[in-house]
Amino acid sequence: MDDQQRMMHNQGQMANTNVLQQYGIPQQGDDPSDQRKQEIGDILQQIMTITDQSLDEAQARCRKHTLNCHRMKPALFSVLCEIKEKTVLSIRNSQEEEPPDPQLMRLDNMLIAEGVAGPEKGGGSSAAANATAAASGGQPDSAIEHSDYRAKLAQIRQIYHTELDKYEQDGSEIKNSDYEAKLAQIRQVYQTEYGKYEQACNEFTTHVVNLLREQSRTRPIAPKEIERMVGIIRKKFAAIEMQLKQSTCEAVMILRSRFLDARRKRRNFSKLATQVLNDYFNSHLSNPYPSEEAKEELARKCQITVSQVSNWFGNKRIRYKKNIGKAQEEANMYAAKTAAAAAANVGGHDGQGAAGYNLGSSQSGMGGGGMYMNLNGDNYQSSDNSVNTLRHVMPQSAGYSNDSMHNSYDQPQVSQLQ
DNA sequence: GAGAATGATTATAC
DNA sequence: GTATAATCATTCTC
Repeated sequence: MDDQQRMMHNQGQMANTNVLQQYGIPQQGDDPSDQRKQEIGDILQQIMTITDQSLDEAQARCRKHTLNCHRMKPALFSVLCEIKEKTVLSIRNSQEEEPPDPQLMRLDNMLIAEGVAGPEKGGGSSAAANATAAASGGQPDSAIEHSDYRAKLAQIRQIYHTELDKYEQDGSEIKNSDYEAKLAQIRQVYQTEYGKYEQACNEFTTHVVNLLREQSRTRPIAPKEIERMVGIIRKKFAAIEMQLKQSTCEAVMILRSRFLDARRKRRNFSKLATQVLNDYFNSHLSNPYPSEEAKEELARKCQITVSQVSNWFGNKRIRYKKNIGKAQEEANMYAAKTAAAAAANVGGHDGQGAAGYNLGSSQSGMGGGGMYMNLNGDNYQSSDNSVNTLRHVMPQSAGYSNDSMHNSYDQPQVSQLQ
């Protein structure tokens, strides 16, 4: 006990002494006779007896009234409260100042980061403060009824497991919009439950405080003790808050992991979708960069997302270009080989070295109508100038000089893909 | 089961 | 923000 507390304690004792004198209650030193000590002991014993007695409502009311009106009551309660403070409460006081729970802080941070909880909705330390301030727990020695909350938390888990299983069974992907929707659902459930939690805390705290105030008329309860009780309730409810937040975090984590897994999972587009995309690509070979509107239209036709259309065109362009390069490389190798053979057999051939390596030029026998092998191995009927350009490029590149190849690529239609 | 095809992701450049 | 190039992971084909 420090000096200040000691001083207050002494002052309290002096005040009590005055009060006892005022009410004519015998005190130690006043009259040290054993008989008076015995009287005080008797009074205390009576109070204890009243506490132990089971009374019906009428009796209780009557006795409470009697006790409340007793002239010695305020002084006696004051002394008893002081004794309680000195014994029980002082021991517990040292345990009350605790730092914020780091685990709760971590959960708060995650919920804020995921957009489930905001600062206004119980995020961070303010959330803990709100929760604890609003705490309204059960009676100290009776277990707080967690079952409702546990049932709710189990419900949250159940909802998300069910939904996610549904996705798995359908074999469908969790798309961005689905992810957002699910996250919003988590947010809504969390906020609803948190609101209920806060309300329950407030109601229960108010109830307990009122109860203790009422009881303080019939038994010595100091304001400090009521505060301490609120603190105990606060701790009990903090456990519920922790469970709620943990479950929400768990749901978010599961959703995230499933979402990322789903994104990783590749599923081939339908044949129709591939056909539509290929048609567009081949018919816009001179400029295979669909506008946003065109992408949306293609996405709608193919029943895929716009970003999938973008991916598809990105892949298509790069692979188309790569394939052209590969064909050119093979053609060059073949041309070199043929040229070498021609040199060995002077006068044996007409010098049309690459004629055998037919890439669909007009000389290949595919005719002016324009059949050429596209990158998927599909035969594509084209009327586009760019295709003619490509048809032109291939035999030339299969020709004999890099210059001729480059000249062909310099044509505007194809340069888009370089 | 191996290799090719294909959709998605990531790093980088503009 | 978009395109490219490289790469990963899955699906398809033989």
